[in-house]
Amino acid sequence: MSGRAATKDLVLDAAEALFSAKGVDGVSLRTLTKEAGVNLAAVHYHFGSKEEVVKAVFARRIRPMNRERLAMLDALEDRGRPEVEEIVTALVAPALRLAGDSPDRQRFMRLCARLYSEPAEYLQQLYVEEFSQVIDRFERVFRSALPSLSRAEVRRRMHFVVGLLVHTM
Amino acid sequence: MSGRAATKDLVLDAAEALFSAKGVDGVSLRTLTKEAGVNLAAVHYHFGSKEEVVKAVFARRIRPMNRERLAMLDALEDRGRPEVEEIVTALVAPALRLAGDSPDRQRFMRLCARLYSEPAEYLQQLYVEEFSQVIDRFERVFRSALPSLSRAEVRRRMHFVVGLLVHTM
DNA sequence: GTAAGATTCATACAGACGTTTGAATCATTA
DNA sequence: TAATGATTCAAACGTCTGTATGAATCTTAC
Repeated sequence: MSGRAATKDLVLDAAEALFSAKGVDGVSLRTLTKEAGVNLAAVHYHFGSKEEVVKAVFARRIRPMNRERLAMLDALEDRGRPEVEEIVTALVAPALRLAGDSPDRQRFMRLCARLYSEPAEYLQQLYVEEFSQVIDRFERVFRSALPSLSRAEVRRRMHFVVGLLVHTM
Repeated sequence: MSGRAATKDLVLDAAEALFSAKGVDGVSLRTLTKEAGVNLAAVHYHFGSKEEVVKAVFARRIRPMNRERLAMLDALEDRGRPEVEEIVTALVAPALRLAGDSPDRQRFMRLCARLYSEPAEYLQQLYVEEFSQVIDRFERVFRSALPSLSRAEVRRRMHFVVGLLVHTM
């Protein structure tokens, strides 16, 4: 049991580093597993395919960020009706924290930028899985804080904020 | 003779479009030549290798820009001792023009950004070939316009300007 | 119109790729 | 300690890749 998690993380760490440096297509599974110090077949035992490795690299960083967003929203709603500015902060702050300090996080952001500018089909399903819950929740909270706005207008403004966020990162 | 240039340009056009969209590694020569409507072997007949195609895509856009830079410098020097600001303009303006208007130029800039963030070894020789003459020339002109500065300081300031330029593009 | 050269074409090659497999090894529990 | 399941391993699979080749076709010049 202890070895499983270790091998998975060895693969993910090497994948994040190599994918950021040479691009997903520029790194073969043989290079990747050699760098990680694990057997070639370990990738398919633990992940199933190369695409799933990419997804896992992405999800490992994105999931905690979205959990933090929802937790901040929970905390706000526990204290009563949240202000719009507070909701925006709950949306933006965890993302800035993700992009923030350490060198490997900056490396990860470069990988994100690459995946963003070159969107693979197999990643779109991941986007939906990882973000749809967050988007729905924020849309609901924004609407109850801004009852005068139509659903479409709320969505438009959320897209604007997220677009700005992605661009600055 | 008419067919040669046509085939070469068909390959370069398709390469620029596909490389920008899917990355160099994401496009096979079979995909590329099918999209261009030419035979697979045409790539090696006209270019020699896939790497040479990448270089040619790059050079086709970069070369005219650098020729324009040198031409502007020539024009300046014909009218006497150029001002520093004029020299900077000769360095910057052609680059901004390259990045400028049409959609395919913006596509090309995205390709540049990708190649810049993922520097392949075989491209560095190209950078030297395409830019060294321009760099040397500008360094000379800058030094004669700023005789009080050391060579190292001139180089440092040129690097700063170019870095700023690349970043804004 | 024919010879010579330039260009295209279908096809083949060797190597790298992602993936699969089945046996070997390890860990766990009874 | 024996047995069961989880994990690792070396080896192989078929496919796709960049590259090479030689014959076929087209251009050009005499």
